[in-house]
Amino acid sequence: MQVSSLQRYPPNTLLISEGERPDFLHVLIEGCVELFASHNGRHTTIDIVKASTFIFAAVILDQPYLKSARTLLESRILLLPAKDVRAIFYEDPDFAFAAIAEISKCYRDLVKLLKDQKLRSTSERLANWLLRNYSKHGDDLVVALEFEKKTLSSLLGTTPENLSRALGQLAAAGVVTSGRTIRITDKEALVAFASPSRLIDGTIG
Amino acid sequence: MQVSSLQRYPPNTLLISEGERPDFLHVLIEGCVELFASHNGRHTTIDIVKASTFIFAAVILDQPYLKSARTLLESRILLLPAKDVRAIFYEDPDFAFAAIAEISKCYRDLVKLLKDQKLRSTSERLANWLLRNYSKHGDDLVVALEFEKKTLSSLLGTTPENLSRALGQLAAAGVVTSGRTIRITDKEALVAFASPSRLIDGTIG
DNA sequence: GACGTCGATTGATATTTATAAAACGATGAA
DNA sequence: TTCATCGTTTTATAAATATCAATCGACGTC
Repeated sequence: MQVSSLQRYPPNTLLISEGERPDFLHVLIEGCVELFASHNGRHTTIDIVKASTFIFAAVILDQPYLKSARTLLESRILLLPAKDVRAIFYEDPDFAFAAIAEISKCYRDLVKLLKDQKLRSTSERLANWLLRNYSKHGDDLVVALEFEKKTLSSLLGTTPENLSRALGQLAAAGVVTSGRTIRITDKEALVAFASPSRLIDGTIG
Repeated sequence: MQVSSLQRYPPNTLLISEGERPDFLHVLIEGCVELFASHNGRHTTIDIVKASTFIFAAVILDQPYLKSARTLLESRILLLPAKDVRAIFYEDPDFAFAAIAEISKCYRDLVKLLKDQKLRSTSERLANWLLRNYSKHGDDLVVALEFEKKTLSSLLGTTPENLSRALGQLAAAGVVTSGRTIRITDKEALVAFASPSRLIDGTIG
């Protein structure tokens, strides 16, 4: 693809607005992007992605975006002209198969988000999110937030105030919060509280 | 596809259980199917479909179903062996393109469901659902429920009790309920209350 | 026609979640 | 350093939603 371009964006850059027609397929090479939507003065974060395509379906169908997108961190993004993506999709079976695998994965991730939202309380969503996002620092299990708590609260489908309170609740399960660093001191207890499920929290595969 | 088969199922037949491996792609020819999920004793309806494939993504990726499925009405369903679907997908570019269009559409419908869930209150979801599902009977706009209100309440992400109360609220906007027949007597008022959006309620296209 | 069943509704109450306002705390500028 | 800003937390209160129990009403059976 000759006319594709690799762009670098600072944090908090609006990349896409819902309702627009897709001109490019965005491939996030490095960084972090929030997908969100607004309606009637309300706002919600749909997903936060770190390395993947986003809003592939709108490009394939040549339909208006249903979500907006903004960078949360400085990000490098490959822009592929939507027209070319659709053309190559027709010509190259390998690309077609890769595309459908990617969209199918996105679909399944979205089913999981909807199940998470409809089947769990706020603090359960938070507990499971922590279990999906911690990393090991020596013996410690730590979640180092790369974005504002406000954004996390919107992703979890609640408010910053309630996120604070939920973190307070989880202290009873050994979750210690200080600023953007959240420490899981008793994974067993947190798992017992969260009861994660492969069919909601599992990564594909 | 020689080994495909067209089956007829009575209402309330479990077709698929979440967690199972997909053996077949299901194509709903006629009838009505509920897609739902359970977790920790809770239950939620993800979607209700009338004529389409369902759970295509699991078949393509050969991954466990994330949703269960049951018939709500007597239904005719075409069963295509999952293996064959994947094989044909590789061989036939037209099929591949149809498949990706189908999954992309499903993806977008799911984004709309998630936005509906996160950006609206229960009575707003109900109002918009009515506006998406009524049909004209002479001068009247009528929603004739084909399934239990319990199922609708689960689809809307609430309880039967709260669905009752929400229908009560909407009486102020001219919504008249009697049994499974819901009449919209003042569409303007209902639209004003619901504020539907193309980016949440729109059918594709 | 009387009875039993089951879904739907209603009323009372509890829980969860949101909102509004104030206080806190880190950060950056003057 | 001092001040202002902004995200976060806390407190208080309100609204939305869920739960529990009881009742209603349609339907089918005996």
